[in-house]
Amino acid sequence: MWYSRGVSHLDAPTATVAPLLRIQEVAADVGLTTRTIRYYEELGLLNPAARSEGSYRLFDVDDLERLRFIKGLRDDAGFSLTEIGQLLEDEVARTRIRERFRSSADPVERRALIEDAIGRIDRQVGSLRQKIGRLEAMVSEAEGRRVHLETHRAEIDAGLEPAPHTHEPRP
Amino acid sequence: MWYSRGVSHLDAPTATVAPLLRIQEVAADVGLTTRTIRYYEELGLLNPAARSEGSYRLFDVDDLERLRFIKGLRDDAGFSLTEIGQLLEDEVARTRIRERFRSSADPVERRALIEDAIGRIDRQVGSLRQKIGRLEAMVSEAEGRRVHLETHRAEIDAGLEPAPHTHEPRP
DNA sequence: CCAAACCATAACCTTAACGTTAACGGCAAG
DNA sequence: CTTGCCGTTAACGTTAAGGTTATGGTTTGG
Repeated sequence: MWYSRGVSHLDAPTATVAPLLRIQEVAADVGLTTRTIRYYEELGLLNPAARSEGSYRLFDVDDLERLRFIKGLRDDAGFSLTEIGQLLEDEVARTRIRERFRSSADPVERRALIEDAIGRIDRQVGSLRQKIGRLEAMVSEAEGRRVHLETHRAEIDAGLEPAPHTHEPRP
Repeated sequence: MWYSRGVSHLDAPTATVAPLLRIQEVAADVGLTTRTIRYYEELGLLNPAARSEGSYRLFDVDDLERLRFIKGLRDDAGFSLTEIGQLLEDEVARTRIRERFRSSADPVERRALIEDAIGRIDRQVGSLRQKIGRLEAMVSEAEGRRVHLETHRAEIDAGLEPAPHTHEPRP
Protein backbone atom coordinates (compact mmCIF):
# COMPACT_ATOMS: atom_id res chain seq x y z
CA MET A 1 0.00 0.00 0.00
CA TRP A 2 1.70 3.18 -1.17
CA TYR A 3 -0.81 5.96 -1.38
CA SER A 4 0.63 8.41 1.09
CA ARG A 5 3.83 8.80 -0.93
CA GLY A 6 5.20 12.21 -1.63
CA VAL A 7 3.30 14.58 0.59
CA SER A 8 4.33 14.75 4.17
CA HIS A 9 4.53 18.25 5.43
CA LEU A 10 1.70 20.69 5.56
CA ASP A 11 -1.44 18.68 5.85
CA ALA A 12 -1.68 16.33 8.74
CA PRO A 13 -5.04 16.93 10.50
CA THR A 14 -7.63 16.30 7.78
CA ALA A 15 -6.91 12.66 7.39
CA THR A 16 -9.40 11.27 4.90
CA VAL A 17 -8.83 14.00 2.31
CA ALA A 18 -6.56 12.92 -0.50
CA PRO A 19 -3.35 14.95 -0.60
CA LEU A 20 -3.43 17.48 -3.40
CA LEU A 21 -0.07 18.62 -4.69
CA ARG A 22 0.92 21.85 -6.33
CA ILE A 23 2.64 21.95 -9.62
CA GLN A 24 6.22 22.20 -8.40
CA GLU A 25 5.98 19.20 -6.15
CA VAL A 26 4.39 17.29 -8.95
CA ALA A 27 7.14 18.32 -11.34
CA ALA A 28 9.87 17.30 -8.92
CA ASP A 29 8.12 14.07 -8.13
CA VAL A 30 7.41 12.98 -11.67
CA GLY A 31 10.51 14.43 -13.26
CA LEU A 32 8.99 16.97 -15.59
CA THR A 33 9.09 20.75 -15.66
CA THR A 34 6.14 22.85 -14.65
CA ARG A 35 6.00 24.21 -18.16
CA THR A 36 5.76 20.73 -19.56
CA ILE A 37 2.94 19.84 -17.21
CA ARG A 38 1.00 22.95 -18.15
CA TYR A 39 1.67 22.22 -21.77
CA TYR A 40 0.28 18.73 -21.43
CA GLU A 41 -2.79 20.18 -19.84
CA GLU A 42 -3.07 22.63 -22.70
CA LEU A 43 -2.93 19.70 -25.11
CA GLY A 44 -5.70 18.02 -23.17
CA LEU A 45 -3.54 15.16 -21.96
CA LEU A 46 -4.71 15.78 -18.41
CA ASN A 47 -6.75 18.12 -16.34
CA PRO A 48 -5.66 18.65 -12.77
CA ALA A 49 -7.99 17.39 -10.11
CA ALA A 50 -8.77 20.85 -8.76
CA ARG A 51 -7.89 24.50 -8.45
CA SER A 52 -7.20 26.28 -5.21
CA GLU A 53 -8.84 29.52 -4.09
CA GLY A 54 -6.16 31.48 -5.89
CA SER A 55 -6.58 29.26 -8.93
CA TYR A 56 -3.50 27.19 -8.27
CA ARG A 57 -3.53 23.85 -9.99
CA LEU A 58 -3.92 20.96 -7.56
CA PHE A 59 -3.01 17.44 -8.57
CA ASP A 60 -4.09 14.17 -7.03
CA VAL A 61 -2.62 10.71 -7.14
CA ASP A 62 -4.30 9.83 -10.39
CA ASP A 63 -2.79 12.88 -12.01
CA LEU A 64 0.67 11.80 -10.99
CA GLU A 65 0.05 8.36 -12.31
CA ARG A 66 -1.11 9.79 -15.58
CA LEU A 67 1.93 12.02 -15.86
CA ARG A 68 4.26 9.13 -15.24
CA PHE A 69 2.41 7.18 -17.84
CA ILE A 70 2.87 9.99 -20.33
CA LYS A 71 6.52 10.32 -19.52
CA GLY A 72 7.02 6.63 -19.94
CA LEU A 73 5.38 6.61 -23.31
CA ARG A 74 7.38 9.62 -24.39
CA ASP A 75 10.81 8.61 -23.10
CA ASP A 76 10.80 4.87 -23.19
CA ALA A 77 8.55 4.21 -26.13
CA GLY A 78 9.23 7.33 -28.15
CA PHE A 79 5.59 7.99 -28.87
CA SER A 80 4.60 11.47 -29.98
CA LEU A 81 2.32 13.45 -27.73
CA THR A 82 -0.42 13.01 -30.28
CA GLU A 83 -0.04 9.24 -30.19
CA ILE A 84 0.05 9.43 -26.43
CA GLY A 85 -3.17 11.37 -26.61
CA GLN A 86 -4.77 8.42 -28.36
CA LEU A 87 -3.58 6.00 -25.74
CA LEU A 88 -4.63 8.38 -23.00
CA GLU A 89 -8.15 8.64 -24.25
CA ASP A 90 -8.36 5.05 -23.26
CA GLU A 91 -6.65 5.77 -19.98
CA VAL A 92 -8.92 8.69 -19.21
CA ALA A 93 -11.96 6.70 -20.01
CA ARG A 94 -10.66 3.99 -17.73
CA THR A 95 -10.45 6.42 -14.86
CA ARG A 96 -13.92 7.69 -15.50
CA ILE A 97 -15.11 4.17 -15.68
CA ARG A 98 -13.58 3.46 -12.34
CA GLU A 99 -15.64 6.22 -10.81
CA ARG A 100 -18.82 4.96 -12.30
CA PHE A 101 -17.77 1.55 -11.13
CA ARG A 102 -17.46 2.66 -7.52
CA SER A 103 -20.86 4.27 -7.56
CA SER A 104 -22.57 1.33 -9.12
CA ALA A 105 -23.97 -1.57 -7.20
CA ASP A 106 -25.35 -3.48 -10.14
CA PRO A 107 -23.11 -6.47 -10.76
CA VAL A 108 -24.08 -6.63 -14.40
CA GLU A 109 -23.02 -3.07 -14.98
CA ARG A 110 -19.88 -3.53 -12.96
CA ARG A 111 -18.97 -6.51 -15.02
CA ALA A 112 -19.50 -4.59 -18.23
CA LEU A 113 -17.31 -1.75 -17.00
CA ILE A 114 -14.53 -4.14 -16.14
CA GLU A 115 -14.89 -5.79 -19.49
CA ASP A 116 -14.49 -2.41 -21.13
CA ALA A 117 -11.45 -1.51 -19.07
CA ILE A 118 -9.78 -4.76 -20.00
CA GLY A 119 -10.36 -4.00 -23.64
CA ARG A 120 -8.67 -0.65 -23.30
CA ILE A 121 -5.68 -2.12 -21.59
CA ASP A 122 -5.43 -4.73 -24.29
CA ARG A 123 -5.29 -2.04 -26.92
CA GLN A 124 -2.48 -0.30 -25.09
CA VAL A 125 -0.59 -3.53 -24.72
CA GLY A 126 -1.10 -4.29 -28.38
CA SER A 127 0.35 -0.96 -29.35
CA LEU A 128 3.39 -1.52 -27.20
CA ARG A 129 3.89 -5.06 -28.41
CA GLN A 130 3.79 -3.89 -31.97
CA LYS A 131 6.63 -1.54 -31.24
CA ILE A 132 8.53 -4.25 -29.43
CA GLY A 133 8.11 -6.52 -32.41
CA ARG A 134 9.65 -4.01 -34.76
CA LEU A 135 12.56 -3.48 -32.44
CA GLU A 136 13.11 -7.20 -32.15
CA ALA A 137 13.18 -7.47 -35.90
CA MET A 138 15.98 -4.97 -35.96
CA VAL A 139 17.81 -6.86 -33.26
CA SER A 140 17.63 -10.12 -35.10
CA GLU A 141 18.76 -8.51 -38.30
CA ALA A 142 21.78 -7.18 -36.49
CA GLU A 143 22.41 -10.55 -34.95
CA GLY A 144 22.22 -12.09 -38.37
CA ARG A 145 25.08 -9.88 -39.42
CA ARG A 146 26.86 -10.85 -36.29
CA VAL A 147 26.60 -14.51 -37.06
CA HIS A 148 27.93 -13.87 -40.51
CA LEU A 149 30.94 -12.11 -39.05
CA GLU A 150 31.52 -14.89 -36.58
CA THR A 151 31.59 -17.34 -39.44
CA HIS A 152 34.21 -15.25 -41.15
CA ARG A 153 36.22 -15.09 -38.02
CA ALA A 154 36.06 -18.82 -37.60
CA GLU A 155 37.29 -19.28 -41.17
CA ILE A 156 40.19 -17.01 -40.56
CA ASP A 157 41.01 -18.70 -37.31
CA ALA A 158 40.97 -22.04 -39.06
CA GLY A 159 43.53 -20.87 -41.57
CA LEU A 160 45.43 -18.84 -39.08
CA GLU A 161 46.48 -21.45 -36.58
CA PRO A 162 48.22 -23.92 -38.86
CA ALA A 163 50.22 -21.36 -40.83
CA PRO A 164 50.30 -18.00 -39.11
CA HIS A 165 52.98 -16.44 -41.25
CA THR A 166 52.28 -17.80 -44.68
CA HIS A 167 50.27 -16.19 -47.37
CA GLU A 168 46.81 -17.58 -47.55
CA PRO A 169 45.83 -19.04 -50.89
CA ARG A 170 42.26 -18.63 -51.93
CA PRO A 171 39.96 -21.36 -50.67
CA MET B 1 34.49 11.69 -64.49
CA TRP B 2 33.08 11.27 -61.04
CA TYR B 3 34.78 10.61 -57.78
CA SER B 4 33.42 7.85 -55.67
CA ARG B 5 33.92 5.52 -52.83
CA GLY B 6 36.48 2.92 -53.74
CA VAL B 7 35.18 0.06 -55.79
CA SER B 8 37.41 -2.69 -54.67
CA HIS B 9 39.36 -4.48 -57.33
CA LEU B 10 39.14 -7.52 -55.08
CA ASP B 11 35.40 -7.61 -55.14
CA ALA B 12 34.34 -9.60 -58.12
CA PRO B 13 36.33 -10.66 -61.18
CA THR B 14 33.89 -9.61 -63.88
CA ALA B 15 31.64 -7.51 -61.78
CA THR B 16 28.32 -6.36 -62.99
CA VAL B 17 28.89 -2.83 -61.82
CA ALA B 18 26.52 -1.93 -59.04
CA PRO B 19 23.97 0.54 -60.35
CA LEU B 20 24.27 3.96 -58.81
CA LEU B 21 20.90 5.52 -58.23
CA ARG B 22 19.91 9.13 -58.24
CA ILE B 23 18.13 10.68 -55.39
CA GLN B 24 14.58 10.29 -56.59
CA GLU B 25 14.90 6.59 -57.24
CA VAL B 26 16.46 6.20 -53.85
CA ALA B 27 13.66 8.16 -52.25
CA ALA B 28 11.00 6.08 -53.92
CA ASP B 29 12.82 2.89 -53.10
CA VAL B 30 13.47 3.57 -49.44
CA GLY B 31 10.31 5.53 -48.74
CA LEU B 32 11.73 8.92 -47.88
CA THR B 33 11.57 12.27 -49.61
CA THR B 34 14.52 13.73 -51.44
CA ARG B 35 14.58 16.57 -48.98
CA THR B 36 14.84 14.17 -46.11
CA ILE B 37 17.71 12.34 -47.72
CA ARG B 38 19.58 15.57 -48.33
CA TYR B 39 18.84 16.62 -44.80
CA TYR B 40 20.29 13.41 -43.44
CA GLU B 41 23.39 14.02 -45.47
CA GLU B 42 23.55 17.53 -44.11
CA LEU B 43 23.41 16.08 -40.61
CA GLY B 44 26.24 13.76 -41.49
CA LEU B 45 24.18 10.61 -41.26
CA LEU B 46 25.42 9.52 -44.67
CA ASN B 47 27.45 10.66 -47.60
CA PRO B 48 26.40 9.38 -50.99
CA ALA B 49 28.76 7.06 -52.77
CA ALA B 50 29.51 9.48 -55.57
CA ARG B 51 28.63 12.58 -57.50
CA SER B 52 27.99 12.74 -61.20
CA GLU B 53 29.72 15.12 -63.61
CA GLY B 54 27.03 17.70 -62.91
CA SER B 55 27.31 17.02 -59.19
CA TYR B 56 24.24 14.84 -58.92
CA ARG B 57 24.25 12.66 -55.88
CA LEU B 58 24.71 8.98 -56.71
CA PHE B 59 23.84 6.30 -54.21
CA ASP B 60 24.97 2.72 -54.04
CA VAL B 61 23.56 -0.32 -52.30
CA ASP B 62 25.23 0.45 -49.02
CA ASP B 63 23.63 3.86 -49.01
CA LEU B 64 20.21 2.35 -49.43
CA GLU B 65 20.88 -0.04 -46.62
CA ARG B 66 21.95 2.82 -44.41
CA LEU B 67 18.88 4.83 -45.23
CA ARG B 68 16.62 1.93 -44.44
CA PHE B 69 18.48 1.48 -41.21
CA ILE B 70 17.95 5.12 -40.33
CA LYS B 71 14.29 4.96 -41.22
CA GLY B 72 13.87 1.88 -39.10
CA LEU B 73 15.47 3.52 -36.12
CA ARG B 74 13.37 6.62 -36.60
CA ASP B 75 9.99 5.02 -37.27
CA ASP B 76 10.11 1.76 -35.41
CA ALA B 77 12.30 2.64 -32.50
CA GLY B 78 11.48 6.31 -32.17
CA PHE B 79 15.10 7.34 -31.85
CA SER B 80 15.97 10.95 -32.52
CA LEU B 81 18.25 11.67 -35.42
CA THR B 82 20.95 12.58 -32.94
CA GLU B 83 20.67 9.22 -31.23
CA ILE B 84 20.65 7.60 -34.63
CA GLY B 85 23.81 9.49 -35.37
CA GLN B 86 25.46 7.80 -32.39
CA LEU B 87 24.40 4.39 -33.55
CA LEU B 88 25.46 5.21 -37.07
CA GLU B 89 28.94 6.18 -36.08
CA ASP B 90 29.37 2.54 -35.33
CA GLU B 91 27.70 1.68 -38.58
CA VAL B 92 29.91 4.08 -40.51
CA ALA B 93 32.99 2.65 -38.98
CA ARG B 94 31.73 -0.77 -39.88
CA THR B 95 31.45 0.18 -43.51
CA ARG B 96 34.89 1.69 -43.55
CA ILE B 97 36.18 -1.40 -41.89
CA ARG B 98 34.65 -3.52 -44.57
CA GLU B 99 36.60 -1.61 -47.18
CA ARG B 100 39.83 -2.01 -45.37
CA PHE B 101 38.91 -5.61 -44.92
CA ARG B 102 38.52 -6.18 -48.63
CA SER B 103 41.84 -4.62 -49.40
CA SER B 104 43.69 -6.49 -46.73
CA ALA B 105 45.22 -9.88 -47.24
CA ASP B 106 46.70 -10.25 -43.79
CA PRO B 107 44.60 -12.71 -41.81
CA VAL B 108 45.62 -11.19 -38.52
CA GLU B 109 44.40 -7.78 -39.57
CA ARG B 110 41.26 -9.23 -41.08
CA ARG B 111 40.52 -11.01 -37.86
CA ALA B 112 40.97 -7.83 -35.87
CA LEU B 113 38.64 -5.95 -38.18
CA ILE B 114 35.97 -8.57 -37.80
CA GLU B 115 36.41 -8.50 -34.06
CA ASP B 116 35.86 -4.78 -34.13
CA ALA B 117 32.78 -5.03 -36.29
CA ILE B 118 31.25 -7.54 -33.95
CA GLY B 119 31.78 -5.22 -31.06
CA ARG B 120 29.98 -2.43 -32.84
CA ILE B 121 27.05 -4.63 -33.66
CA ASP B 122 26.87 -5.72 -30.08
CA ARG B 123 26.62 -2.14 -28.94
CA GLN B 124 23.78 -1.50 -31.34
CA VAL B 125 21.98 -4.57 -30.17
CA GLY B 126 22.49 -3.54 -26.60
CA SER B 127 20.94 -0.19 -27.26
CA LEU B 128 17.94 -1.76 -28.90
CA ARG B 129 17.51 -4.34 -26.17
CA GLN B 130 17.55 -1.61 -23.58
CA LYS B 131 14.65 0.04 -25.30
CA ILE B 132 12.85 -3.26 -25.63
CA GLY B 133 13.31 -3.82 -21.94
CA ARG B 134 11.67 -0.55 -21.03
CA LEU B 135 8.78 -1.26 -23.32
CA GLU B 136 8.33 -4.69 -21.84
CA ALA B 137 8.25 -3.19 -18.39
CA MET B 138 5.37 -1.03 -19.50
CA VAL B 139 3.63 -4.02 -20.98
CA SER B 140 3.89 -6.05 -17.85
CA GLU B 141 2.71 -3.17 -15.74
CA ALA B 142 -0.35 -2.93 -17.93
CA GLU B 143 -0.85 -6.65 -17.75
CA GLY B 144 -0.68 -6.45 -14.00
CA ARG B 145 -3.61 -4.09 -14.09
CA ARG B 146 -5.31 -6.46 -16.44
CA VAL B 147 -4.92 -9.34 -14.06
CA HIS B 148 -6.35 -7.23 -11.29
CA LEU B 149 -9.38 -6.47 -13.38
CA GLU B 150 -9.80 -10.09 -14.28
CA THR B 151 -9.81 -10.96 -10.63
CA HIS B 152 -12.57 -8.46 -10.07
CA ARG B 153 -14.52 -9.86 -12.93
CA ALA B 154 -14.15 -13.34 -11.55
CA GLU B 155 -15.42 -12.16 -8.17
CA ILE B 156 -18.46 -10.66 -9.77
CA ASP B 157 -19.06 -13.73 -11.85
CA ALA B 158 -18.81 -15.87 -8.74
CA GLY B 159 -21.98 -14.33 -7.39
CA LEU B 160 -23.57 -10.99 -6.73
CA GLU B 161 -22.10 -10.60 -3.28
CA PRO B 162 -21.42 -6.94 -2.42
CA ALA B 163 -18.32 -7.33 -0.32
CA PRO B 164 -17.48 -3.68 0.40
CA HIS B 165 -14.26 -3.23 -1.46
CA THR B 166 -13.31 0.20 -0.12
CA HIS B 167 -10.57 1.31 -2.48
CA GLU B 168 -8.62 -0.10 -5.36
CA PRO B 169 -5.05 -0.55 -4.25
CA ARG B 170 -3.24 -0.29 -7.59
CA PRO B 171 -5.19 1.10 -10.50
C1' DC C 1 19.86 21.41 -80.78
C1' DC C 2 15.95 21.80 -77.64
C1' DA C 3 12.48 21.03 -74.29
C1' DA C 4 11.02 18.21 -70.41
C1' DA C 5 12.34 16.13 -66.50
C1' DC C 6 15.66 15.86 -62.99
C1' DC C 7 19.02 17.78 -59.68
C1' DA C 8 21.70 21.40 -56.87
C1' DT C 9 21.99 24.92 -53.48
C1' DA C 10 19.93 28.48 -50.71
C1' DA C 11 16.48 30.59 -48.37
C1' DC C 12 12.44 30.80 -46.02
C1' DC C 13 8.18 28.35 -43.78
C1' DT C 14 6.00 24.90 -40.60
C1' DT C 15 4.97 21.89 -36.64
C1' DA C 16 5.94 19.71 -32.28
C1' DA C 17 7.53 20.19 -27.91
C1' DC C 18 8.89 22.65 -25.03
C1' DG C 19 12.05 27.06 -22.76
C1' DT C 20 12.09 31.79 -21.35
C1' DT C 21 10.49 36.11 -20.13
C1' DA C 22 7.05 39.48 -18.71
C1' DA C 23 3.60 41.18 -15.90
C1' DC C 24 0.83 40.16 -12.33
C1' DG C 25 -1.63 37.66 -7.99
C1' DG C 26 -1.46 34.84 -3.52
C1' DC C 27 0.48 33.90 0.91
C1' DA C 28 3.47 32.83 4.89
C1' DA C 29 7.37 34.97 7.58
C1' DG C 30 9.77 38.49 9.62
C1' DC D 1 3.61 45.65 5.34
C1' DT D 2 6.97 44.15 2.49
C1' DT D 3 10.00 40.60 1.10
C1' DG D 4 10.38 36.33 -1.22
C1' DC D 5 8.82 32.50 -3.25
C1' DC D 6 5.49 30.14 -5.68
C1' DG D 7 1.65 30.42 -8.84
C1' DT D 8 -1.11 32.30 -13.07
C1' DT D 9 -1.69 33.59 -18.04
C1' DA D 10 0.21 35.35 -22.31
C1' DA D 11 3.52 35.85 -25.51
C1' DC D 12 7.63 35.22 -27.76
C1' DG D 13 12.04 32.20 -28.54
C1' DT D 14 14.24 27.71 -29.80
C1' DT D 15 15.37 23.24 -31.66
C1' DA D 16 14.45 19.19 -34.38
C1' DA D 17 12.86 17.48 -38.48
C1' DG D 18 11.68 18.34 -42.25
C1' DG D 19 8.35 21.09 -46.37
C1' DT D 20 8.27 24.60 -49.83
C1' DT D 21 9.63 27.77 -53.15
C1' DA D 22 13.19 30.19 -56.10
C1' DT D 23 16.84 30.15 -59.16
C1' DG D 24 19.74 27.93 -62.03
C1' DG D 25 22.61 23.84 -63.88
C1' DT D 26 22.24 18.68 -65.89
C1' DT D 27 20.54 14.77 -68.60
C1' DT D 28 18.18 12.78 -71.93
C1' DG D 29 14.61 11.68 -75.53
C1' DG D 30 13.19 13.50 -79.93
